[in-house]
Amino acid sequence: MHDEANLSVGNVAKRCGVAVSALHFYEQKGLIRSWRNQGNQRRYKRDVLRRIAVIKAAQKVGLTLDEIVQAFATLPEKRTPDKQDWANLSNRWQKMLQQRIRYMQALSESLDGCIGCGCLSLKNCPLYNPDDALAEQGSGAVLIDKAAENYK
Amino acid sequence: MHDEANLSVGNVAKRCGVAVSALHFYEQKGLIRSWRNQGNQRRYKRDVLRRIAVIKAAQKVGLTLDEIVQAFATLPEKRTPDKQDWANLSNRWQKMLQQRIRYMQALSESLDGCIGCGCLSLKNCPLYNPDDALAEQGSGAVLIDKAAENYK
DNA sequence: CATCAACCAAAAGCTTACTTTAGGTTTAAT
DNA sequence: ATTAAACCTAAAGTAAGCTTTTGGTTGATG
Repeated sequence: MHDEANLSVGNVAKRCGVAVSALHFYEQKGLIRSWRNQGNQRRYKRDVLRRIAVIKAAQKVGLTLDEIVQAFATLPEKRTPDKQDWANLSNRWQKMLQQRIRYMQALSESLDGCIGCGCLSLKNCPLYNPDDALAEQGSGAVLIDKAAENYK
Repeated sequence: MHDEANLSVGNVAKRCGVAVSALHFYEQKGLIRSWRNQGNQRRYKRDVLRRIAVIKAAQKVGLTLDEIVQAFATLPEKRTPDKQDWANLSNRWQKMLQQRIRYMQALSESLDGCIGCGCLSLKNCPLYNPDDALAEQGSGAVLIDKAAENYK
């Protein structure tokens, strides 16, 4: 019954460590697909496992389900996504991920340099508006520099 | 009226770029404090500005309000937190932050190396259970190594 | 001193990402 | 053939983090 291209919802849930209800939910959202057997029960292809793994990884780095839906929209509809399809998606996410990492690093440094500082010029303080500080330059050093300015 | 130690809620909201309703909410949650004037309106000390900046920065790196409440619980109650108090809090957060950065980097590398791979051994795939993979070692290289194993 | 902006409290509403509940059907095992 | 586990749908519930609404009070300004 449970051959490799014919997974039941409970089976997928167990393999992926998610609840059956979550799979129903993902399907509603268009993140995964299934077909139905004679008795109206969901059946999945094996590639659903990778999709779910990717969903969970993406969530972990802060993407919303809607953003993931949009990313998945770039995958082919008619065939099972292959290595290259996934790699393309990965590449697009890499950039965002690298930005986020830089952002966190900048924030981390800024936190360290500024959290206890006496600067009262809120408009310039990177802690008070880290987005502005990061918007253009995108590097941690900038924040530190801006913070330094406040001590002038 | 709006002297430096006597800020109104609207004033604080404008300076911090948050809604008045958010300030009410933060107060309810115990994140900030105020006293009331004759007419029952909130008044804030200037240090509320830093508190709010810290709240927003912390949220940005993924802390929940409850976690922030807990961190704030380490600040002195009876006096306005000084440089050292904030620095202590910052130090505690630095570690978490560095961990998160490492985690994101690992995930980023793992995503790149694994997302399009053909590995079907889900139990070992770092994409499928990045927590396990990161749990002990905490370094990006580990994930990559684990991913490599799957290609064996 | 009138008026309008700012403020107040309490409760309901919203979004995200699910879970739980309720009542009924299918499947697998004995 | 029976029965328990697994499955189905639809709707309601949950938690976080706020916003909006309602209806009334206070405060700054001309």
